[in-house]
Amino acid sequence: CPHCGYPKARGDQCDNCGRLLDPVDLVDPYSVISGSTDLEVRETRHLYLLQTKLDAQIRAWVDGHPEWPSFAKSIALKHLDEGLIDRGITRDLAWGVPVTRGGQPRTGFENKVFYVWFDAPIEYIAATEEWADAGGGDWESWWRADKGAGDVRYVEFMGKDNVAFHTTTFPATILGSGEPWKTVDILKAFNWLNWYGGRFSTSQKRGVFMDAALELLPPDYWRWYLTANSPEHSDTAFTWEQFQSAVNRDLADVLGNFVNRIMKFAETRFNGVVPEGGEPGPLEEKLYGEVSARLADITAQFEAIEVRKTAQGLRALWVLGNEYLQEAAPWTAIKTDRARAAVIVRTALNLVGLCARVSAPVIPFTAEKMLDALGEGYPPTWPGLDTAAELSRLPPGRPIRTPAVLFTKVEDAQIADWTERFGGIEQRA
RNA sequence: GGCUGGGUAGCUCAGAUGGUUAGAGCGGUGGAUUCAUAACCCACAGGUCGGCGGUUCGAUCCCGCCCCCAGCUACCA
Repeated sequence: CPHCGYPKARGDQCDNCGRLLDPVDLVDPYSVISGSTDLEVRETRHLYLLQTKLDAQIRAWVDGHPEWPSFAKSIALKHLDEGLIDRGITRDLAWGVPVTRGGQPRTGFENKVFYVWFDAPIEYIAATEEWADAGGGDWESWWRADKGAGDVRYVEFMGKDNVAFHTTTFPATILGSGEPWKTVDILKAFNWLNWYGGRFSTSQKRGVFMDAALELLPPDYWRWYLTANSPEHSDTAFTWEQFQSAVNRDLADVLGNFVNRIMKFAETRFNGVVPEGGEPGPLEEKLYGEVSARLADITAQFEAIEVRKTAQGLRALWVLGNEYLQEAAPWTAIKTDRARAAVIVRTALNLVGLCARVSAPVIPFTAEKMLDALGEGYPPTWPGLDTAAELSRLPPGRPIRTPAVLFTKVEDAQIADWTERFGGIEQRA
């Protein structure tokens, strides 16, 4: 490094002092591959995306989206404020999308490929076309403002490191085309989920990755944990202990137990059918009010894409189920007033269905099991505003059956095993 | 160095255009209950809201400076 003398400085940046470098600035350059110091500087041609010419246009486009979550917007403005620079969109790599023109290799670029962040977003459009071709749909109605895309709501989700590519690079590509492409409406950016305070790393085998995770536990366990602990406003550390807590407390104890306790009760005391008879009383009226409030909150959080708050809202709804049973105590009522117990069980069973319907976006596989147990189809519809009606949907007399335990608890021994296998505290960075 | 985000209960995080007792979940403690995956339900404990200074009748929230953490800094994708 010409600045700090670090012997392993790379051609683009020094990992020691952090300064940006030009390869020709290196003091004693050598090949990382062969170690050779017999180097020559060659000229080469690259294609560039002339973002500088689109600066004002991109800024106007960003300013035209006041509804973007602030995190994504601040990153976009940061790049604009610092001033966009033209970005090279070709690479000298063996792997990638070849540079072509009119379907033929482009002269002078035969050995080059496109930079991934130039071609990958374009594939969003191409993928839609493939999807439409497969199903007989019309891809242009999703992407072309002049061909019906005016009513499309386009949402992007990504980690913070990719925001720049979606707020400047890709917009420069499609705005620069001068064609009426649909651009993103809501850009939801996330911070990073870290592994015990350090970064996940495939090369260093730090962390659990998708393939391994799904061998350990079903998708819903992970979906719930990642939703409830989403790194929405700052980086968040994954720990096995927290994962265990999210699964055992939230899923098994609160939701799973609620479903299990009422369905088993219905099975043993009401012959496995939705009970008939009785009229809702004050406790049910109170429940309707509480459920309505929760549903309003959950709906609002989903629409605002507030991921953590959505999970909190769902959990609060599940808790209502347990609270209601605790207070209504059908196991006591049935000793003296079977009609009263019937109302409670019927209401609680409907609440199971309601929980499934609104939880489906987060835990779809479990939601399907819950609805199936109630004889309801999947996918479900979103509940309406008449909560009393929503909690009286199931026809009395319909057979139901208790599903197998919805969530198995994660045991301490498993946590110990997984910590060993995937690294944990002892590998803290 | 510059820029962006963050620093709030033991842990993971909310929150307030500045205004009586700052919240949730987990963990902890106590109670109630027995339909249920020894689960659920109730209650309690607990924090000079990173530090110093300023503005204000009043600041954890606004302003300034400083400290700490993370990321980005354009050829890692």
